[in-house]
Parts: sequence; structure tokens; C-alpha cells
Amino acid sequence: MEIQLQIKMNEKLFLRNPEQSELGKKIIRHSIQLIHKNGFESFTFKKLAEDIGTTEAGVYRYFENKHRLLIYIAAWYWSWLEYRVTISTSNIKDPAVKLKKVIKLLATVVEDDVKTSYVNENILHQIIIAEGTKAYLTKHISEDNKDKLFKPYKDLCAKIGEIILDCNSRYKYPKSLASTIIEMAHFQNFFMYNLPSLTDFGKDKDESKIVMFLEELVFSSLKIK
Amino acid sequence: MEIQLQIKMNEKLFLRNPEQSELGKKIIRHSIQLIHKNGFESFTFKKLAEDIGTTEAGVYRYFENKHRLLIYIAAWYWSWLEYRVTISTSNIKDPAVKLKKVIKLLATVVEDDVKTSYVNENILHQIIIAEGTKAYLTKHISEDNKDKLFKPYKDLCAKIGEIILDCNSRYKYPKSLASTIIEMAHFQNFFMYNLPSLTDFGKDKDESKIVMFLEELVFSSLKIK
DNA sequence: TTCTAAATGATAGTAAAACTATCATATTAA
DNA sequence: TTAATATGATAGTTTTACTATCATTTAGAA
Repeated sequence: MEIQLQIKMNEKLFLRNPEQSELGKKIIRHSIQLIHKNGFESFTFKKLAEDIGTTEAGVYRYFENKHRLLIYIAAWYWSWLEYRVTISTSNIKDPAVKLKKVIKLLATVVEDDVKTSYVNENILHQIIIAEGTKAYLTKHISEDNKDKLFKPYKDLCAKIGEIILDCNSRYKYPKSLASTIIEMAHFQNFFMYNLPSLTDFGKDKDESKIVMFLEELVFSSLKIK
Repeated sequence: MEIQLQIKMNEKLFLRNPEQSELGKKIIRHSIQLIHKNGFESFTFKKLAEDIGTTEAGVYRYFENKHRLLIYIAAWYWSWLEYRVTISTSNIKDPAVKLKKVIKLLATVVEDDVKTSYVNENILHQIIIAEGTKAYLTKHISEDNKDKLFKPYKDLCAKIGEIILDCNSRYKYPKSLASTIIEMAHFQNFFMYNLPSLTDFGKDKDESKIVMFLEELVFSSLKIK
């Protein structure tokens, strides 16, 4: 049995659905590779088109501009993460164990997921660490937000917030703690590799220590072990 | 007595020192205003030059490009914050009280500081919240880091890490906790105003609640009150 | 005060980025 | 089989991100 994971994406993210054509999937796959290789700033639709073997105009038929493409990729990532959180916590009763699972999923490098042929999840994880916040750190965030472009991110945050409340229903900041876990799982990773003196993991570059840091942070706040 | 605050900046941040001429100071002042108004992405040296009443070439004599200018502004901000941390904690013995001061300084809107004539610190604080991470989230971070462009940020983080250790010398993640406080003081503020469902402060938009959240987070981890 | 060096202004120009438009051809779905 | 849709090829525009040159103004040292 072959299972294919399809994530339903918000229609406003694209002009033409990239999941429904070969060219579209190539655009996603190659843009993830290119952004990973050269960074989002020097990523252009021209380079992408050359990489794929199509033309600039061809890419513009799918995405309004490169920023929308970044939001698309980020939204895909958050949806995929929420899916993984859902399946990997579904059989667990203890909310604290669930929360540990979540932290691990957020902070640990992922292997390439065979279920999605056209996305390399490992590279995707790395580009979201370095470029993900640029999706929403803009002046047009409120319009983008009205179009629900950040819904997957918010949904994931809400889900983690729920688990936090299951751990301790009297805790006052479940959503802020959730967004802190999400962002810090990424930032501490970025710092560890790029500005190591901002972390306590610089020497051994061991991602499991980020997990331990986050666990201690979270469970101290929730007053449970 | 009139006190003028001068922050000594790393020479590699600029081509010509903007603090040493009227035009240079105008560049700093107006770029802060323009970035605040339109965001860093749509900020250009041409618009800046028009705003000031000079030419594009005039701006390029001071800064290699707009990204360097952003790093300069961010470095200035971190240096200024460290200075404020130093003076406002200098007479305090209790490290926990110091740490609370630090959290407040990081998470609370500042009034315009009269000691620096050409920088509006309140607007500066806001642009660092929205654009600050873009200074280091790039592909050329390692070269920039070798040039010590992020030293003020690291110094501040180290200083906060020291205070954390003074609170609890057995705490294992002082530097990661410090960078978490710094980043979250900003991100929770950004979220509160722009993606409020990622926080627990969306309704009243009260910055003092961010302070309370961070205090609880930090002091729970440090096992002290 | 005068001379000289440095800073600024004015203008021009280039390469690349960020699009938009058009038309021909290939593919697909009814 | 035809009609709609997707793609390819080409061309063009505006803006961004610079670099170069030279004249003029300003500031600092003799």
C-alpha cells in the first residue's frame, strides 16, 4: 500500500495550485533547494526558472512573488508539523508525554519523509529555521493575516497550547508558551550553528540538548515533571 | 550639565563614520524613520536620499548597502540596551531584582532618550522588534560574525547570562535562557499586535503582561522567586 | 588667511531584479 | 475532435542596487 500525503493549502497562497501539475511540484521542490543553498534574499524567480528549465513567466503563473512562495512553503511546513504532532501524540494519554513529543518534533532534525515525493523535509526544516520568520515579519502582515495565510502556524500553536493546558489547567500563558517553544526550537538551533555564544550548546552542537533545555523551561513553568 | 551619549561602533559596520558628520546623523535618523514607516524590504537608499535631501551616492559613501545599515542600527540598539542594563542594575545587589529590571527594559516601550539627539529610541525599539532578526538571519552570517558585527548582541546576552548564573549558579542553560528572554521579549510583542492568537495578551495588548509571562518563565526555571 | 584635503552634490550610467504582455504550441478533458 | 487550459518563447518596463566622474563646498593645518 502506498500512502500519499496531500496537504490542502489555502487558495490565496498561490495563483495556480502547484500540487496539481508537474511544473508546480518542480517549483516547490527547486525553490526549497535554491533557498536552502543561497538564502531567501538572493533567491529570484529567474534563477528558479533556469534551475527548473522553464521561464520566469512560467513561475509567475503559480506565485505572485517570491514572498508569497515563502509563505506557501512555510504554511506547508506548519501543516505538515501539525499532522506529525497529531499522529505521534494520538495514542498517548499523559499530556506531559505528549508535550515532550512535541518538543522533540520541533527541535530535532527530520529525515526525508517518503510520503511526500516532491518535498525534502530535512532541507525544508532547515530553511524554516533560517527564513521562516521572514514570512510574517513584514509590513503587510495584517492583510496576509486576513487572508488566513498564517492559519497553519496558528493552528499548530493552538494545538500545543491545548496540550499545555492539559498539563496544567491553571497555567496562565499557554499560547505564549507554545509560540515560545516553537520559535525557540528554531532559534536555538540557528544560534547553535551560527552564533554559538548565544547558547549553551556551542561546543558539541548536540540538538538533544536543545530538547533538554526546552523541556526544563516548559516543565518548570508548568510545575510538573 | 549636558550629557551626550556616544556609543563607539565597530569600524567594519560603515565606510564612513555616520556619527562624525551632519549628513551621517541624518542618514541614521531618517533610515530609522523610513524603515519604521515602510519596513525594511521596501526601504531603499534612493528613497532615503530623497528623504534627507542628498543623493544615493551620498548614502553609499557611508554604508556599503542597506543590510549593513540595518546591522549598524541593530548594533547601536544592543549597545544602548546594554548601557541601560548596566546603569539601571549597578546599585542593585539582589541578582533576581536585577533580572527583573532586565526583563522590564527588554519588554517595555521606551521613551525617547534625550541623551542621543539623532536617534528616536522608541521608534528604534519598534523596528528592532520587527526587523532585528533580519540582521543575522542571512547566508553571510559567518563572515559578518567574523567581523564582530554582532558583538553588542552577544555582549548583552553574556551579561544577562551572568545575572542568571548569579541567581542560580547551578542552572545549566544561562546563555540560552538569556537569548530566549531577549528574543521572546520582542516576538511576544510583535505577536501581541500582529498575530494576537499566538499570545495570551491579545485582548488588552498590555506590555506588562509580557513582562509577567517572562518573569514566570525565567524564575520558574531558576527555582527562585 | 590661505592652501589643501576631504566631504558633498550633481549627473550619468550599468546590471540585475521584479515584474507584465503577447503569441505560438503543446496538452488535457469534455 | 474540439475547445479550453497550460506551457514555452520572446520581449519589454520599471525599480533596485549599485559604480564612476567631476565640480563645488567645507573644514583643518600651516
